Amino acid sequence: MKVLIVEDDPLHRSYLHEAVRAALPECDTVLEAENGHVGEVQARQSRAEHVVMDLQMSERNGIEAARTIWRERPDTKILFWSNYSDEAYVRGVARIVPEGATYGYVLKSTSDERLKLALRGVFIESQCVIDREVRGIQQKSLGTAHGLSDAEYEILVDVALGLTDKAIAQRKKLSLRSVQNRLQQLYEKLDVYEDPGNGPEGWYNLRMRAVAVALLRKVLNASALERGERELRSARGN
Amino acid sequence: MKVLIVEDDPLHRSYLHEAVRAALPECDTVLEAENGHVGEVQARQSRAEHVVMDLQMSERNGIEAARTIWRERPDTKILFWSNYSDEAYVRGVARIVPEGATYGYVLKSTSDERLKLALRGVFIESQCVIDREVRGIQQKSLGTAHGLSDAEYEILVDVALGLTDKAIAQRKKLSLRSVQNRLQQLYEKLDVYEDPGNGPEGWYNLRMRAVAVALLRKVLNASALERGERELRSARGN
DNA sequence: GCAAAATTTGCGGGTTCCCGCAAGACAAGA
DNA sequence: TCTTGTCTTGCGGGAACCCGCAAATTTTGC
Repeated sequence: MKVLIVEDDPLHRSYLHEAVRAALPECDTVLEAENGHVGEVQARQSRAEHVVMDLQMSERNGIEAARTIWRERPDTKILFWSNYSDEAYVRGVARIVPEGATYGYVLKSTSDERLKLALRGVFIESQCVIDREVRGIQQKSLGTAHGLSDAEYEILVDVALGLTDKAIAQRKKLSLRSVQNRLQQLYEKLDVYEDPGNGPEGWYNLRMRAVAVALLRKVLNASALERGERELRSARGN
Repeated sequence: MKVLIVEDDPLHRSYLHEAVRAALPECDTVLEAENGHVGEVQARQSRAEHVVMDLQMSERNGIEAARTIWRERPDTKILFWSNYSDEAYVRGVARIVPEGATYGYVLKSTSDERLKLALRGVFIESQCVIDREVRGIQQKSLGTAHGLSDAEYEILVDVALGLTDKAIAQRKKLSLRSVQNRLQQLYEKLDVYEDPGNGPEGWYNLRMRAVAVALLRKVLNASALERGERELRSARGN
């Protein structure tokens, strides 16, 4: 049994190495990669079926890497190991998990014990192991309360990339008005209309404010933006 | 001699502890704090004059913590130790360094050797030690080429928070037109006018696009936004 | 299969944004 | 003092945004 570790921080990498050794005696080789690119190559060459993946690496982040790995071998078992549980990451992971794949998502702040349980759970027992806190975010992002639907989220990303309503309409094959409707839903869900009276009358540019709020709430983050930008550029052959 | 370590990752914290012990034999006590809040309190209580500070912690990030520490004791020597050299961080640090204070900024990716040199340089020799790469960002952000002036940067933050032109004008005590002028400068410096022909004619909402580009280039980041938001809310007594 | 609910679309208008043009304001230098 | 350059401000207009209203369409639930 082979395990591939993709993680850019050397300290964390060796810590993980140790944890894998301890938790999985049946594992005979442990490979390491220091960023997403190398990770993809390693996974391809070694045919490793078990991967521990950091999100948020420079070069190429974990979500991108996981996607290409899963595209090539959808039965690969991946345990995501991240510092943060930003909604943007959780959503990003959820959106690339292939049908029926087994994966896990644990935070770096969890105990040794839990990490080892997760390793065994995902790699040996083929369970999906999701950290409590991450699970919380997942739920919340589904709860209609202030959770965004996929449609709304997509619009949000397009707006955040700086596209005009017209451009979005074209991209999404919708009418201008529909895009604006979606935007209005967004504005409501993101509470953009707050106006704490005082000062400059709380005048907000709704479009910008929505994105700002999303960023502050971690519904969006830099890596989601980068993904969007890349898709945008490739979508128009560039 | 006392050294205070403020860092939320346990692995990095113990690594730092080790490094301090090794590099500074004259140091008799090493204190640790796991986030900015605790760091501030510790600094106040222990009267430590030497601090190693992570940026990007949950709870309260390093820049905030450093600012309050320096506000209370401007002669404190602080070595920033960060994963990233985002322009937003570099700018954030630069903007809070008191007149004549000694500080350092090294990346987590630098070698043990360099870290130890930096520790000695800042704490013992009272030199300012700035990592090569960080220095590069500093320079670039000054170079008039595509570096933003402070005025432009401020406007950028305001826009990114979602304020309207009018609100910004009021806040900055400028006329509407002046704000818009500054915005136009921003648009040029950030290359917002690119339009790779194909697709939906590359239609951008300039205001949003400028922010998107700034985020992608790390001129802005989430923590800069949070700072802005906090200032905004406090500015109008809220 | 049909009615209720949710989405999509068009229209119209009020507001904000983006920006060219040109007239003051202010500082530096000949 | 006069010139030159940079910065600010006002005016005006075209484009984009925000959104209420209502008809057309699709989806959902029974």
